[in-house]
Order: sequence, then C-alpha cells, then structure tokens
Amino acid sequence: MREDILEIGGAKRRITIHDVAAAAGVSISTASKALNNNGRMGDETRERVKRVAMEIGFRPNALARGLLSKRSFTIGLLTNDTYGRFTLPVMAGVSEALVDHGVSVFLCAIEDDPALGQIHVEAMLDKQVDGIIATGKRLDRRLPVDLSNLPVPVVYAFTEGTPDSVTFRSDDAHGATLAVQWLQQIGRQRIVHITGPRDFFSVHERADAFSQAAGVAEPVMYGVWSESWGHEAIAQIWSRSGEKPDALFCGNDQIARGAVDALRERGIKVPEDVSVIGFDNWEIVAAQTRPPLTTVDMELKELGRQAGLTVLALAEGRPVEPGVRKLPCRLVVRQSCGGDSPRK
Amino acid sequence: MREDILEIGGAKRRITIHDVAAAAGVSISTASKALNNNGRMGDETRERVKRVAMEIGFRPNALARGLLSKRSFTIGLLTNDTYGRFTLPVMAGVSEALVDHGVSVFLCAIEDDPALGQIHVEAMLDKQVDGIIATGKRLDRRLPVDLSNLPVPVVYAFTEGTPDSVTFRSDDAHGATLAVQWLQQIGRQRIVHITGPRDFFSVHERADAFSQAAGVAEPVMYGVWSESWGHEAIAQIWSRSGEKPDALFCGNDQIARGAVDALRERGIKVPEDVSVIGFDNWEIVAAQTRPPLTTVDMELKELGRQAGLTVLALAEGRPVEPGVRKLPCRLVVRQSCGGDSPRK
DNA sequence: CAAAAGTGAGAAAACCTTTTCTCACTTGAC
DNA sequence: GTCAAGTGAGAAAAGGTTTTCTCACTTTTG
Repeated sequence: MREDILEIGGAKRRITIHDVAAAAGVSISTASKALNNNGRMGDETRERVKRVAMEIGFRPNALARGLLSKRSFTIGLLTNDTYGRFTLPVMAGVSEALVDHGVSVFLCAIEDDPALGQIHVEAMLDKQVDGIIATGKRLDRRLPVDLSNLPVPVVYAFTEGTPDSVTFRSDDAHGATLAVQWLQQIGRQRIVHITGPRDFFSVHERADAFSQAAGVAEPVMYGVWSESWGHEAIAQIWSRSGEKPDALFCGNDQIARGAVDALRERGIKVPEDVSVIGFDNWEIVAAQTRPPLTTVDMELKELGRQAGLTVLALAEGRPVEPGVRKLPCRLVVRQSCGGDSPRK
Repeated sequence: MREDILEIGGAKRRITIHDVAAAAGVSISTASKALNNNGRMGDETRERVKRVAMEIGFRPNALARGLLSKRSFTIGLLTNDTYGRFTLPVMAGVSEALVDHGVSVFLCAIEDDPALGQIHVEAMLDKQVDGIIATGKRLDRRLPVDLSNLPVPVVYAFTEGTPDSVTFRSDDAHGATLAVQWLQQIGRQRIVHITGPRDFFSVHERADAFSQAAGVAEPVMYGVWSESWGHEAIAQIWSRSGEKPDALFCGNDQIARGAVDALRERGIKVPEDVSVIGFDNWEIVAAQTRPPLTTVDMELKELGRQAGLTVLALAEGRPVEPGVRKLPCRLVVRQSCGGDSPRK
C-alpha cells in the first residue's frame, strides 16, 4: 500500500492537511502557512511541518485550492484537427511549456461539430479552466464555436482568431522564401511551385512569397493537397514543350512525395536533375520519401509553447498585446535538394 | 457582455448558486435542491428556480462540486506515443465515450521519460482525476512509470498492464487471420508475410496466426517497420529463384506501401499479379498508396471507447472483471487486393 | 518596572456546492 | 378542537485549502 493513502475501514482516503497538522502537532493554519512559506512561525516549526508532510506524502488537493484561488491550473486545448497532424506538435509544445507551471491540459477534439464544440467549451468552463487555446488545421478558418466573451482568456494557435485576440501562426511567406533562397543558393534557376487549392490563405502567402523570391515569371500550379496531384503536376510539366524546371517547391510534403515518385518513374534523378523541397516537415512522409525530403518546418511545437505561455500570462492577469504573431519557419535539410550545403 | 458573467467594479465574476437563489427569492439550499431534482418543494418553486438559473446562465462550479462529491469528472490519458499514431484514435474513442458523461480528459504525453511521467501522474492525482488510462505505442511494453497502487483506478489500452489490471488490446491474431482468409477467398495461393522486428510481441502473434491460416510452409520475413524494408523484401524475393508469391501480407501499412512501390517499379501489377494487404489502416499511408491499400484496422477508437467506459465504471465503484480483453480487428477493403469482393 | 514592539501560532472566514437535519405551517382524522 | 401526518423551505455542516485576524506571550525600550 502506498504511504500517502490511509486505509480506514477498508476505504482509501487521501491524506489532507489535517493529517499533516495532526502529525506535526500544529494547527491546520500553521501547517498551511509552513508549507506555503507564508505567515510567521519559528524555523523549527516550519521545517518540522515540511518534513512531516513529505514523510506522510501529503499532496494538496488542487480542487480545494482552486476553489479558493480561482485558479484551476488547468487549460483547455480545443481543436478540429481530427487527424492531429498539426494539433499534435502544438499540443506537445503547450504541454511542455505548462507542465513546469503545474498546469494540465484538457484536449478536446470537436471535429467541426458546433454542438460538440459547445459541449466541450461548457465542460471546460464548468471545470474552471484558467484559459483556452484554440487550434485547428487551417490558418484561415474559424473553429465552429464562439469563443468571444468567455470568462477566461483565449489564445488562438494555427487557426483564425477574433480581431482583438492573441493569435499565433506560422510565417508561411518566410517559409517559402527560405525554400526559394536555398534552391537559388545551390544553383537552381528554373523553379516551379506546385501547391494546394487556391482558397487556402496560406497557399496565397506561399505563392506570393515564391513569386517575389523566384521571379514573377516562374510558374505556380494550384491543385489539391495529395500525392496524386504531385504526380499529375509532373505529368503536366513534362508533357509540355519547352525547358523543364531544375527545382520544385511543393506546397506540402505529400505533393512533394508524389512529385519525387513521379520523377523517379520518369527516370529523372532527384536531386541530381531536379531539386525538390516540401512543406510541413511531416516526418512520416518527408523521412520515408526516396530520397528523404528537404522541407520547411513550421515550428508548430514552438508555436504551441508560446501559446501556452501566453494563455498562462493572461490567466495570471499579466498584460499581453493583442494581435497576430507570425513565427519564423525553419528549413530542414535532407537529401532531396542535393547535399547538405549550398553548391559553390 | 455575456449574460452569465457579472461585471462588478470592473472585475468579471462567475455567477454562483447564490445569484440564482437571490434572483428566485429562495435560499441556497432550495435552489440547489431544485436544480438537482432533490428534496421536497412545490412544483412552482422548482420550476421558477430552474427558469431563473437558465435565464441568468448559471453553471455549477465543478471544483466545488468535486470537492464534495470526491468526483472530479476528469480522467487522465497517459501516453508515450509521441507521434500519436496509436494514441490519437484511442483518445478520440475515450473522449467520445466520456463527453456524454460530463467527463473531460487530460492528455499527458510523457515520451518514455520516467521523471516526466512521474510529474504528470502527480499533477493528475493532485487534480483528483477519477481514473487514469494508460496507452502507448506497443502492446508488449510498459509505460516508464509505476501506476500500481494509485488511489484511482487505472485501465490499460494498447500497452502492457499489470497482471491484476484491466487491459484492452487488439486481437492481432484475429487481424492476421482475417487478412489471410481474405486472400485465400480471392484465390491467392502463395502468400508471404513481410513484417517487423522479431522482438515485438504482436509480430509473433500475427506471424503465428499467419502460419496457422496460410500454412506453415509459407514464408515469414522479419525486418523493420519501414517502407524501405518493404522495398528490400521485394528485392530479396524476386532475386531468389523459384515460384513467386501471388499475395503479400505486410506487418504494417508502411511496409506494404514500400512493397507496392517496389512491385510497380519491377513492372509487377498490384493487384492483378500480386495482392497486398497491410496492417494498421493508417489512413495517410494506406489511402495514398497506389493502389490504395486493403488493410487490417485494429479498431483503436472502439478500444478507446471501451477503455473510457471501463475506467468510468471503476471510478463509480461498479465492479469490473480484471484481465486482458482482446478486441476483434476489421478488414478495410480498398484496391490492393483486387475488387471489393472475393473472386469466385 | 511599565509600556511598546515583536513573535509564534491558532481561530475563523472564505471559496461554491450538496445534503441532512430541523422547523414551521397546513391538512386530515378522530 | 387536538393530535398526527404531511409539506415546503431554510439552517447548517461538510469537503480541503488559504488567508486574515486575533491573541497570548516574549523581548526590547525608556
């Protein structure tokens, strides 16, 4: 039996500060003050209480504490990203940043269902969460639930927020620029951008940055977020007459993988003949591609970390400037561009 | 401003049962009893209290309620599956099963770090979780944290549990049998099993079931859980002399994908010449393979759902038989075996 | 030596809800 | 007209913790 559970008449009972007080021969208030380094008392008393508390394995009941302090040391993470591709790194960052502060995270997957979203938000509020982080799978879409005017702070991460809120997002233009500059550094001249559907905001951002960095004459091909579109795009390019590109910048890793596979099937060598860069750094796709993909990482874990620290600051009443914060991307160099350093 | 927040001197205050009582002109106790359909009172009074509570948007404070009832309506999900491939479906099932009961889920990713695991477990216990579900990425490994003798019930899902605990897992032998029988039904005779490392328990289970169903003479090839092993296995088989298989049963979808790609590159048609079945039904891999993979789904969401309901039952003191429960798998038919029904 | 200042520790209220107990009043029966 | 039973609703305690207030006692100061 664990030492910090009292067995009384067969029923387990958690040990409370009453037990500590009794064991140390002091009052409850003294025990509390000793443990929290509050109030006035002799050093000997304080140490004795602490020692006794440690010995009998006392851990304060967070419910009781929260009731009084109006802080539950709990936040909610709301997401509509069922597959978890974006939410998982964000969640990891949030959790990592907050565990040091004793904050736990409720994960609520609401799957684009407004009713389910409402239920989860109400459940979180009932449980007195200190704040909510809303995250999703798309920068330019709202979660299907109204988070304005909640009694707790809300921070948006990788999803569209309200105008006066704090929103963290990736700087897709930066990511695209990184990719193009890398390709140029290794000597590539004719770059094609194969990307996703036009109605994604991030598609525009990346495409605009691409045009600016690569030159407005370089072609942009819009399609869908799948491997097969990568295949098809290659088929289209190589069925056209004229000079072929020596580099591809793809809108995500799946498209890039499709393109790489299609090139290989045509006998075109990656990276010797054509360099390819993806986007997302989705390990399972990027690392398993032959050759493994050089790709743009949106640093979602860092994004989650910052969102976590921000919601904590807001919960503690510290002032936070509202607005959109764009986080820089990072180029992850693997083998699909040729070598791990720019050619001279 | 939302109706359920009172603005007092600039500070937001959540509304409590005191406000309901005052607004309805009754005492706190009467208000509580009215809302919980407890105690005795006139129908008119009860209805009036309920109406008033609804109007001013009262929601009971779960912390206060939990303090009294010793139920927090909160459970913890502990996982070491950083990538979330297995945890995400489990989590979805748990959440889906418990949201109806007003239970929220703390997600704690501990990444095989015992210290981190300890921290998370203690944080959960402090927050008085009603129970813990432990889940992982491997059936035959323990989480790096001791969950025995906790003051709350623990249920294991897709991870090795203690002998006297309740454990839910997939029936891998059943899944393998399903795969082989399907291949036999569509007329395949010579099946090869290409699977993962020998030290995985589920690899043995699947391989044994494979041998039993396909015949002990059919070859089993052990390797790693990657696409490249799928490639290599195909290279090995086709470099050997003798009759080639007309079907492959792969240990996971990544191996299957690698195998399918390798076959295509050799000009061998899937499914016309060789049928391929994967394992895991990992959408992102299975659905993007050309052709999309027929594969075995371990029904992890259902597994999560049952784990959730079980931990709830234990939390409520209902008796649950300890032991290992194996959940049947399901064959997801796509196009890598040929057609969507057995050949005659 | 008396008053003031300082020190150690406990009592009680507060957080919000639920539940048991008690009380006053009404109704029905004899 | 009295007593018992029934009805409606409030008082109070409990749950575990923190914090403020108070009190008794000791030390310092003039």
